[in-house]
Amino acid sequence: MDKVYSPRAVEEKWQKAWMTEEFYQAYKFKNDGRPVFTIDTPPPFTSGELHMGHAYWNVINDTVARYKRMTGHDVILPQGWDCQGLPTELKVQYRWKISREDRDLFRRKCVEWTANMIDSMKRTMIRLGYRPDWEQFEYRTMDKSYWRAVQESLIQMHEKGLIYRKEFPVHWCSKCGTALAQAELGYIQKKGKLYHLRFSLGDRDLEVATTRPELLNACQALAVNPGDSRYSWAVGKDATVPIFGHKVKVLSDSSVDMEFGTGVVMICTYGDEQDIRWQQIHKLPVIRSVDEYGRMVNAGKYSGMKVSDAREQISKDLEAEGSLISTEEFVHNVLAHTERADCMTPIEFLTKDQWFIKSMDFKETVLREAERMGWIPEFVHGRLVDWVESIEWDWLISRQRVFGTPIPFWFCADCNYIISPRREDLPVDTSSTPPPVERCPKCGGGRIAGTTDVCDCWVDSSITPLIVTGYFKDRGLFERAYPVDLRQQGHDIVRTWMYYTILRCSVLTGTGPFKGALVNGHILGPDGTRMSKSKGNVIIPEQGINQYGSDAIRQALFSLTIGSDFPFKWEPVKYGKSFLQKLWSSARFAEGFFSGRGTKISPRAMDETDKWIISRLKEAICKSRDAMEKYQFHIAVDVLQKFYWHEFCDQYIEAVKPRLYSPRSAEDKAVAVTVLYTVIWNFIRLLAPICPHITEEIYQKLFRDEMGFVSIHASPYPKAEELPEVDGTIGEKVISMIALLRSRKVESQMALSAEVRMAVIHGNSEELNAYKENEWLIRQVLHINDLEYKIGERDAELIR
RNA sequence: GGGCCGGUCGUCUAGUUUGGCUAGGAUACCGCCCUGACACGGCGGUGGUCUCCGGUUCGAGUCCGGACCGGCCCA
Repeated sequence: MDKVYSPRAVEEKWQKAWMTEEFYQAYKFKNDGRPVFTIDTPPPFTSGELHMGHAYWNVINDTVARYKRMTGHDVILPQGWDCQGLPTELKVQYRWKISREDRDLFRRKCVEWTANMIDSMKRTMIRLGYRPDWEQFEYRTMDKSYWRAVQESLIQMHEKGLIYRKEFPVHWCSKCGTALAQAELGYIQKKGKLYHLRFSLGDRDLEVATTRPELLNACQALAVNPGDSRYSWAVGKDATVPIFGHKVKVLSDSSVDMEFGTGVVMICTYGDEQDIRWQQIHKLPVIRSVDEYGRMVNAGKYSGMKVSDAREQISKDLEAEGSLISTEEFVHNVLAHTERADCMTPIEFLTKDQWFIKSMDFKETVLREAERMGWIPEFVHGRLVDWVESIEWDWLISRQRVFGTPIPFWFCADCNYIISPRREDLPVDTSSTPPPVERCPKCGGGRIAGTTDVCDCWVDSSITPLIVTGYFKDRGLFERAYPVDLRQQGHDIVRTWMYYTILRCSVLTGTGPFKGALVNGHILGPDGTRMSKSKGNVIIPEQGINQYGSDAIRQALFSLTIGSDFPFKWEPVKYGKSFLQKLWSSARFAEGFFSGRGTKISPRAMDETDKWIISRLKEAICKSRDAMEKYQFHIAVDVLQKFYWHEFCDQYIEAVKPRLYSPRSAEDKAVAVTVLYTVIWNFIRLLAPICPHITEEIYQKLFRDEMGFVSIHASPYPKAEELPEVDGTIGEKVISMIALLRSRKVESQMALSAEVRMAVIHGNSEELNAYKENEWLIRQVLHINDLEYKIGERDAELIR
């Protein structure tokens, strides 16, 4: 073995080997009757760059899977790719200047681009030591087979009466030209103006504050709070809308905020979600004022202008007319297209035909299934509950885009009746495929239309537990593997991936998809803020893999508590690297003595320090197992590092040297070697799920011949019961006295190997007995010629 | 405005569920040591009273109440 451990060469060697048929046996899901353990792993969006956050997910999944395999499970570790979505379309549009109108060509380019992105991301995943069952469980949401599954799932939902098409005010992004789901929206702070307008009620005027005067044409009412005495006189009267001149009623509504602006609000169809509620409650007419491209319509001379220009112009005209009382600068929160896109465009409400899944009916179902799951950390459950309770509309699943799974239905243009494709025709694109019927089965009409709409990306990804358990193709497997044991994901997508998956899988199968969820935090940039390209604080794993090795990165990623965010720092990675070197050096030291070894040690032949290290090893095994079962990786890493470095290397190896270099007896040396062998053999298996490469290397070099497993990852995780019953208390006293004497030597500026004429050690009678029985060892380790004992407080002094 | 999470040596962090030995580590820093696995090492040291205030208790980082600060989610 080389003196210095070089992760790069070793890691690459094993990564390659693990992909071969021989080693695949250790990673393959065999469906051979052992208990199945299934992990629903997050399919990353195929942006092409695998950052440290992705690496974190991969490492968690990989470590859980390796641990579960070593504890006797038949593990399904899938890895998917979330391919379809706006960012890719925007890239393709920009890079190749291809119009979305040419749908086939556009789609082909998206697929081509995405395939390249996957290659590059997969390479990094493999370099992290991640080893999912690529052969059986890799999926890409853009593949025809995946489309078939998504479409099948939608047809099944339709058969349960859960899909409908309806004209509805939808959140619309005018820049991206598509409707959006609630989950794709967020609030951004925007500077704007608050315009105070004068509405005439004949003899008196009302002052109304609004941020959107350009919507005046769609103004359908004014409203005041019933408790607002300032305006009780106005309720029920007609007001004249400035510029446009139409008359609207002054309504009374308790949800009007008396504190905001003047306390009078103008209701337009539609400025915001509150307008939609008011429109429905007060049954107001609907006037459309903005089109798909963000331009004004039904607005007289303003028609055709961009919204922002119209706002400018109308405010000038209001001023000229004398209806503008004042304007004030104003910072407000604007609903915008914030998720999964850099778009940030404020959204408008448009009335359009859209496809929906009836999700409002299943709030109770989702809450019930979420209740039955185990959540790590607990509080994430509460976050899902809050989200479910706050949902107000059904799930809008259609997108007016190209790179997505086609909505697999036709509809009757006369009565909106929905027509499903034949199963054997899946996947279908109803915009180019003729319908299976000529006339509407409901109204008999002959106008059957397909759609160019595609599915929201969450429609794709919300069936991953069904995909990986074979719901669509292998019912036998499905019965055994569903619900999946563990869903691992980030806390930012609880309201999307988690919610939609529980909803869809529960409705389709009648049972919630997860036994447990492990919800992790974010890996932040070193500055503690979210990684983003524009801030230049993105950390990619490749930066450190060559220098420190992925085993070091893996240790560092596990130093955080699951669920909390974590600014990425290189220091813990460096520490991880040092630990690898320590492990390497100790194995190299031990290797020299490993001839004619045996694995069975008898407690009777053991030295007291042997018993001590074996008892410490047993405790490390118990703690590590316990931590791994609870997914407390940071505890497992901590326990293992401390045991190996500070107990085994610092104490035991130092104390065992005389027994190896100048043994009292051949038998005692053999026992010492066996203990070294046992500790290292057990320890590398404890560490294997976390640091798969170095442990494999040491296994293959030192243990493979005797143990016979093809890989350390095919060996069983250690059990404390397999080691002899020992009492380490005397050994602990001896070890701690040796440590004390060593520090006394350092204090007197003596080299550890320097000869000491005499040492006097103090202790109670029990301690002194322990020291006396092990006098040979103490003297040899510290090169002390003579030892004297004194009753007293535990202490030691050197006499030169 | 509502909800959640958190605030422990310069920095990161364990301990808080089930109050109790001198608050444990790591890193950085300083000093000594190249000792026959390892200088990517060994030994030792400086450094915190646990955000603040009040309460319960023989005893609180740990429980209760309040305030302040930070982060996230939602409106």
